[in-house]
Amino acid sequence: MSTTAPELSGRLGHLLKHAQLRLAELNAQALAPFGISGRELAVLLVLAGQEAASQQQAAARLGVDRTTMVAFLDTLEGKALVARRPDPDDRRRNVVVLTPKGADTLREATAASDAAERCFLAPLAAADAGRFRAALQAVALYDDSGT
Amino acid sequence: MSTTAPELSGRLGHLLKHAQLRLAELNAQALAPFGISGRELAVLLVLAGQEAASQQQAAARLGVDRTTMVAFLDTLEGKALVARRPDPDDRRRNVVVLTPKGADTLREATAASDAAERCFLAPLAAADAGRFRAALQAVALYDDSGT
DNA sequence: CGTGAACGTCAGTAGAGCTGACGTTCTTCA
DNA sequence: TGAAGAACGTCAGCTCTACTGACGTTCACG
Repeated sequence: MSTTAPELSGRLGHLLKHAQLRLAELNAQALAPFGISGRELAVLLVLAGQEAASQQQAAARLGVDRTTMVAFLDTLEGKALVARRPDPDDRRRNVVVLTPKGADTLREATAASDAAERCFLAPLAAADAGRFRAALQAVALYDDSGT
Repeated sequence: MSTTAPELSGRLGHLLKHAQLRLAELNAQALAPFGISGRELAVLLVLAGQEAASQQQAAARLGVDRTTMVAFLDTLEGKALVARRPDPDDRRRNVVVLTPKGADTLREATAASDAAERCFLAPLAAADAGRFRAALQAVALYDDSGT
């Protein structure tokens, strides 16, 4: 034990950072054949979640800024995975939808990303992996408004 | 309810990202009174781990680049928390040590950061928190050389 | 209508970290 | 002894990610 200082390897911040790094790398490898990044997959996922989201709604669901969403959609539109259509009901808005190619890519890329997640969780037993996912969900989504 | 798409909130990457964001925020709040960031605390922790580390050794232990360590130490030296001394055995190296003030800050800041971690883990029962930490350690430190 | 807000867009900026080059110092081998 | 090569710390510059602020367009409310 203790190749690094014991104090450091016990810090949650350190562990979280390196866990994310490892998963990001696995994900990038898995997604490379589809020409998309993990963030772009997340955008596709959000757009597939329900019909006809505006850019701002999609940004809110993803938890990113609206200006960040512009760049994402520019890229995805360039790859013909999504399409922006003016909203007939409110012409300030763009309705963003998946193209057929986008839907195909989403399906296959999600499967690849699932495999990457399984690889990420490989050091854990199946039951532990489930508990880990649940715990992560609890701490990530917890709203501490009254700190 | 489901404010976000169910698909998205189940993605590990998304959960990991937001978990890290929340912990980083809690940590920043806890550390603010001491005038240091979470990363700077990590550097202090590494330096306290053993006597007389060179900058490069410290960088390797922290998992950052040597050039990044230069900037960290510049800042910490400016706060009089660490001191660089030329290594008498090898004058290419700087030996980096905590100052007394640095040691004090480390002790108090670590306690504050521990409190932030407890707050972060608040949505989990004590036993779950322990399992979560162990699982995180397993997946973060796992070496997948043969992907 | 006309004022104010919402939406999408763009330029500029900030933080974090890395790459590459440089001078200094040590090591090794002839 | 001396010369080539490596290690260390430093710095400038770059990349990546995401945000802030400002702008034009479009809607809503009086």
